[in-house]
Amino acid sequence: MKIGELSKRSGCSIQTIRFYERKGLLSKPKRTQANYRSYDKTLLDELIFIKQCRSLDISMKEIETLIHNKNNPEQSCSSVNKLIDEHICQVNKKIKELSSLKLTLEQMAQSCDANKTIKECGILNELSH
Amino acid sequence: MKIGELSKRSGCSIQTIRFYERKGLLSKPKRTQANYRSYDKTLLDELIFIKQCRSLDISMKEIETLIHNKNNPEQSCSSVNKLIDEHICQVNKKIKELSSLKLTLEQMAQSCDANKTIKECGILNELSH
DNA sequence: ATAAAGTCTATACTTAGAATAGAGTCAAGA
DNA sequence: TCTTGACTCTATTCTAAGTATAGACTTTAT
Repeated sequence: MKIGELSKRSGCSIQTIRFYERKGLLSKPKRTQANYRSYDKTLLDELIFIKQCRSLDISMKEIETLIHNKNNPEQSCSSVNKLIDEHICQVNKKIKELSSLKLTLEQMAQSCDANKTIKECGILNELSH
Repeated sequence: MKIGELSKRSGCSIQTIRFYERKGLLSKPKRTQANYRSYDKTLLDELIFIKQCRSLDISMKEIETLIHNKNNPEQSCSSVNKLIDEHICQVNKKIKELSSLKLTLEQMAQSCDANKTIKECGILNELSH
């Protein structure tokens, strides 16, 4: 199949597919004699794996590690477990940061209402120190 | 004061200060005859305002709007209130996304333990479809 | 006088793509 | 057979918010 069909089947945009290839995440496909990329099921699966990882916000560098792991099926998967655990930690940390941010913003929002002038604005006032 | 002192007083790195100036967020300071930047209290306050906004994850584009507002002190501050409300919405949305992500990741982590081989790895298995 | 520390500009790098220009290719209809 | 539209190709530029570097210049301290 050509890149347009791969795009539809995977849900990745054509540019994104070429981008993953350029970055070395997705294997290079065969080419037709017109130099068009020609994909098979194996490459579709590779792409779906990448997409699934990205949807979990796993970085391209981490995906590279996971792919490397997949290519060594007899080794222990402890590093995969570790990677996911660390990723969960990062997500937790981000959630905490955002929750604290949210509180501050909500307090700030309460310090003003839309009927004041800029000069009297409680929000701008709080932002200035 | 020179840029190094401004950096220490504001907590922004020297590069970041120059970056904000280049982007038009921070006003251009006077220069000494050796072409060194020379800052006063007003510019320190400007920078602190920017830093405060950034710490709340307000984008540079939004900060530009806020600065524009500050320069028109007689106008209504309803647009400031609106900007903050929308920002809170974005933060809320992000928190929800991350919470859902967290759940998925934790379920995935439970589907495996570190004593398996890559071939049997529950995590990699789930990531493949 | 010299050395260290500070400052200057300009440029490249980061993430994960999205968007574009300009050229080449392919299939269907007139 | 010609043309038109859809598809693909590479290469380049852009995004956000900085960070890092090179090479030159200035100031400060000894």
